[in-house]
Amino acid sequence: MATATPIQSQFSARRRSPVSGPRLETRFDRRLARILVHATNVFCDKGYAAASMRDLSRASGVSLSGLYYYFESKEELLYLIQKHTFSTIVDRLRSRLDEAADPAERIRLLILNHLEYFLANQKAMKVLSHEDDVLKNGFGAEIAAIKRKYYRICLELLDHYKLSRGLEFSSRTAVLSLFGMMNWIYTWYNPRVDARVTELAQEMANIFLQGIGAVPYEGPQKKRPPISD
Amino acid sequence: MATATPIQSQFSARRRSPVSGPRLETRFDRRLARILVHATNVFCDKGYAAASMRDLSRASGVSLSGLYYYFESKEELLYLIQKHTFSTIVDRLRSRLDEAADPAERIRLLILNHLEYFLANQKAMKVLSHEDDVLKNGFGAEIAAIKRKYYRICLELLDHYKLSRGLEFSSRTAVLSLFGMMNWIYTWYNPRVDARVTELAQEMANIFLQGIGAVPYEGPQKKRPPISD
DNA sequence: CCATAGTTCGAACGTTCGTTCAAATAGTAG
DNA sequence: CTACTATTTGAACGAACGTTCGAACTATGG
Repeated sequence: MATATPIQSQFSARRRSPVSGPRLETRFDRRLARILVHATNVFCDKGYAAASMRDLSRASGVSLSGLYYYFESKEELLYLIQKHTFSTIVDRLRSRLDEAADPAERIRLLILNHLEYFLANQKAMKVLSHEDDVLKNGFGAEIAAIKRKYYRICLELLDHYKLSRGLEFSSRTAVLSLFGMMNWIYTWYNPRVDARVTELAQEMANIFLQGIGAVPYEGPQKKRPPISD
Repeated sequence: MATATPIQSQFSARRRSPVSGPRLETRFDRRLARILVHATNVFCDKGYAAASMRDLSRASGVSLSGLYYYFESKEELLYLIQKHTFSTIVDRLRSRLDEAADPAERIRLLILNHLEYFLANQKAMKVLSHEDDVLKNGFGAEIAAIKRKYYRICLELLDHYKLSRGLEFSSRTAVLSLFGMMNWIYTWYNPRVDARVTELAQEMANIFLQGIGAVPYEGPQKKRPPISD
């Protein structure tokens, strides 16, 4: 069972970290998490750069200066959001991949996991996708490392699929196209008109899996090439 | 032959608009275009919100106050960039679609047109994609109108393809997935390691066309479903 | 030459930004 | 209660923000 990774920073000196305390989640952690939720909403609506600390103060009900008791800068706040969101989705994928051995099925699991988490945490995932390269130096390096790890996993899934079917295509282009399909939904998904997660995941998986498994295109031609079906 | 749409705003009163003058491109228009190029670079690197008018002044070599001779606000500047970029890509698609009648070929043309323009004007397209909903009111409405027009064209291309092949799938999901694949490249494309435009367009077109043309997925199963090839 | 319109700029406006800090309050253990 | 720590705050800091404005410059036609 996958569980959300705890919100913790290795940069700011965390106050009240319970190393061996009875309560695993301190009051500090709970209040911080609450602030992070409000901050995610604000960052999602206005964008990181355009969102002011005063906006965050208003949204969270904590005074402007009070916010700085929980993190050291606006930048660290974005880092905490992105780190938590990204780590959770990777952890969930990891434990989910144990369920299936078939290469195609594992790719379907990847897509389902990504979209399920994406739509269940739409605002956080928009902040993760949209504010992709605003963090610099230490913060940025750590997020980039998680991103590389996630990318690596997906690339290996694709390579196994390719091998198992004897296919030939650029794994890099395919993986990044798939990410594009999935991540772009934050710009258009509307729960009122669009399909539910499982259905959407199946549609995208169909497009992608059939797409990479088919014969390559050989140039313009008068007669249509035979398509399966 | 498709040509770039002229840079012109219906909001600010344009100075020196050549209604019937001998020169079609005034000194004013040329200077404005030069500023727009520099502004595009800055918006691309720092993001619209984080880019300051002083950054634009430094990059373009025009004094801070001098910029306001060419446009009335930072917001109008973004509008001019997006309007010009988006109008051009739509115009080019329109004239290009005359070249082919086959539904599949027309979709390939859409993809090729989009990616060619995207990679040839990578910075402007990033500004268009990334700063998608920052413009409000009049400016925002006008960009949204172009966007709807572009979306409509693509949707019709897909519907024709569906009809010609008797396929069944959600055109909306398919179109938006395709846009995701294509637009996401601004986050990863690297000319040193990635394929050239025509090759990339062919790979994406293969994935997409074969993807939407294949039999639907029927759920997990032990035996692999038959794939064309 | 002058007159006029087009163009550029330095200086400044008022506002908002992220962050700091000393002081005040709330919570808890003895 | 007292003593201590954890938490919260109002007020203020200097810096940077988008924008304005009048003066100065340039180009052009008469």
